[in-house]
Amino acid sequence: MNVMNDSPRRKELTRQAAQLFVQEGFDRTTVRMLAQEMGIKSGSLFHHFRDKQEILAAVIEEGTQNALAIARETLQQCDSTPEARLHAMARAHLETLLTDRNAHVVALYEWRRLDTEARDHLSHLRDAYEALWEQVIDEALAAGLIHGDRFLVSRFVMGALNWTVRWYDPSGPRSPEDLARELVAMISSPAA
Amino acid sequence: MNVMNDSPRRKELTRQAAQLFVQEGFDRTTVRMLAQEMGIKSGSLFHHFRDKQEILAAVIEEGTQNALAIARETLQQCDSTPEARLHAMARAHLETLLTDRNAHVVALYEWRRLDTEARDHLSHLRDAYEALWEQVIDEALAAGLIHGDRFLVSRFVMGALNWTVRWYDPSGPRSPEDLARELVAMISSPAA
DNA sequence: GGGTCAACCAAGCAAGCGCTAGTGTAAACG
DNA sequence: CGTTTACACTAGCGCTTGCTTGGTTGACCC
Repeated sequence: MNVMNDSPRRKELTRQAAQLFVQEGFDRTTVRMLAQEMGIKSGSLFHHFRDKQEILAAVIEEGTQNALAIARETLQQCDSTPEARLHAMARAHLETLLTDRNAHVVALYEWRRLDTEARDHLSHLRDAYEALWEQVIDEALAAGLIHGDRFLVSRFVMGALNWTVRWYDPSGPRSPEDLARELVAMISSPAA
Repeated sequence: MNVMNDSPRRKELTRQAAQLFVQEGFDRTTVRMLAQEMGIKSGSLFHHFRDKQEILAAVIEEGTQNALAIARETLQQCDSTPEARLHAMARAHLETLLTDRNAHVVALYEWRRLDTEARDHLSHLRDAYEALWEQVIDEALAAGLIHGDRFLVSRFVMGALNWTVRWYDPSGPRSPEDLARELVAMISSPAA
């Protein structure tokens, strides 16, 4: 009955839930599993969250808020050339995907499990994030760094980046920096 | 007790299951829902499939087999220039994603729900498909049509293409042909 | 030192789950 | 003709699910 605050306790529980959601998927994760992971009994869980869906929403919100904040900060700090901004966004995206991996994997895989209300709220957050991308891509298009349809290009880039959660191994030889550089090089037109 | 044949009946049931798996997700789709969609009772379902997991495996296998067959056929029929082959593969991929959408969405989203046995079997199929892609990309790299790390480039391209299931609207103004052309243009180096 | 409050627990309910057992039936087969 | 085979049915078992209820604990407050 305590719902909707954001106490530190709740944040910690959300983090642990994300871990389980990634391992098992949302539907296969039972409230009993969640409770055990959190070190409490299943009934106590509903003191912090109204229902199971709200836990999912909390996980996704946390991840998206972080990504948005980091992207904004990154854009303010980097050089103002279109290439530098494009590269910085890609690197920030990949680094968030890495440090906050659980939350983002959940957001990508379990989005459809959200109820209408939560989805409405969270899609605004996601739209704000994608707007940043489209802005950077517009700049790159205007500068002739890349060519093509802005809608398609941004979708292709987002796809390439988000797909990394399926194959990227953080302990491997390639850093997020490497990936970002390679991606920007791939879509840039050297003729420009 | 009839399991593992591939009667036309079973194929039709598989197609209907794919539809439901996309709408609801594998875990939320109950055998009773599947049976109702198929016009039979839940018990009868286990005459055609050993268990619920086998339905999932059948759906994914169907989609992957089709994609592989179409890709092979496409490669045999198209021009032999690296650019034509790259474009043809992209278009074939997108068209399969469109005509066989349900099965592919299931394959992308519900892969992790497969048990070990089925995953082993199906990952061989998927590897064969991806090998075709890597071959085409190798040719494009060798011809100087594109540049970069072959591993990263193929992952980025697969990501951009697979991500289309999230946003592509077949009833919209853009055809798979359009998308394929735009993608190839985006990653090609005009300087070459 | 009585009151408040967040945090937790024990117990369990109602509903739904995957799957099985046993049976019926109509077409196909030898 | 009798037998087999494919496909469907009814009925329900054993278990798990998300969530509720009513109560306990200990830290903090005026």
